[in-house]
Amino acid sequence: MSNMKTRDKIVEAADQLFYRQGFEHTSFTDIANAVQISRGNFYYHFKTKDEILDAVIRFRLENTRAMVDQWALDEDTPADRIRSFIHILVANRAKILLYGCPVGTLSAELSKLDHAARADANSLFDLFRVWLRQQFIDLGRAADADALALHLLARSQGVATLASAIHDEGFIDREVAQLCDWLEACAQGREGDASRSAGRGII
Amino acid sequence: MSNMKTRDKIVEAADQLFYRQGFEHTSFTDIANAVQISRGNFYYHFKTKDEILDAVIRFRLENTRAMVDQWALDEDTPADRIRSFIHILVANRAKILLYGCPVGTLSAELSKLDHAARADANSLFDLFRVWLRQQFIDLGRAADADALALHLLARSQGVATLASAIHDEGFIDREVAQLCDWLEACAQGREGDASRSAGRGII
DNA sequence: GTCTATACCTGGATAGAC
DNA sequence: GTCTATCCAGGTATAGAC
Repeated sequence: MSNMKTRDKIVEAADQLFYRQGFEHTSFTDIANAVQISRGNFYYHFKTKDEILDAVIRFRLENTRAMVDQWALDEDTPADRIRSFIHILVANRAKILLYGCPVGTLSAELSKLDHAARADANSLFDLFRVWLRQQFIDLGRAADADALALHLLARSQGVATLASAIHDEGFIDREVAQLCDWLEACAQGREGDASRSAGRGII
Repeated sequence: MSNMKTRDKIVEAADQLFYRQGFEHTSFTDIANAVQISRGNFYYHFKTKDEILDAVIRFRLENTRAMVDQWALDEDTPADRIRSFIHILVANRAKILLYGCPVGTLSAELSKLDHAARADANSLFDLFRVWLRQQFIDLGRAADADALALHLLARSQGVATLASAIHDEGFIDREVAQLCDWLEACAQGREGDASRSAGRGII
């Protein structure tokens, strides 16, 4: 960690600070303090703040890619792989209560800033979308795989946002249990068209 | 509109700008331009930027209160009232695609800023939560009314966040249709405990 | 109530020594 | 590669004339 390249340390610190404080609210001073370097030293590694943002997004994309690849190795069935996705909410419960979902909050912030990197940030959603879609296809739901992937993404976003607002970890656990039930039912009922199938039930 | 009190014009302009650009990213210059007054004139009406934020939050609370009261007058059944809530997503589709949910995005931003008004912003969620809970009680679901209210709030949040990220209005319509189906099933199956009932189905 | 002028600070960014 | 010193734009906030 300490013999890590300074550039990498900047990216990791910025990654955390952008998540906890937001991109705009994080200053060079904040990052410099976290990494223990001077403000001036920054510009040897990055020419602008936006370049740091780009590096952070790439960093997150690589980590996410590595995470889903690992799930593919660890889990035998598509249902188990989707369950791994759902359980991000549990594994990161504490941070989600404090700062929400890193993907959703960055996307929302860059959107309001009308920032050029908005599209890059959204590619994190796309990575999950494409990966989840493939899992639902493997589950035998080719017809509505994309709708199911988006539905699950939206449900997760909603849980993270609301949990952070009401600050209730029991809520996360209850919603995760419901999502697992939903997945179970998904795996069972292999037939049924997209719009209906994702909508029915849950009562 | 033009003979409106300057103070009110400031609050309305700030309300819109905070929604579209975010609170921190909106400067006095931005608001002054929108209202067509000088920057200095501001401080006659509000002593700090935080005071404007407080006024905006109160403004939103009043509007929201008025909206749900109107639903109570317009709709005869609790199911129809809940449907009115769900249809916010459709009625505000265009803005949601661009800027997400005003409640959720403000809550998330103030949380990252660690702002004092965070709790006040979250009281908007609370207003909906309490109101929805009552509707579910009237629907005959007293046992799990609060869980159902939170579930619906989370689902709406998720739809708004994701729709804005992927910028797909068809997605909103599909998810709204699913939510209406879910509500239908809710109204039918009056028995069943909270954790299970909200989780099952949807396949 | 509204304006202009201005103080003060912080943020991003640059120059140049080491 | 890292530092200090510095510039400049823009932000909030104040003072005081009208």
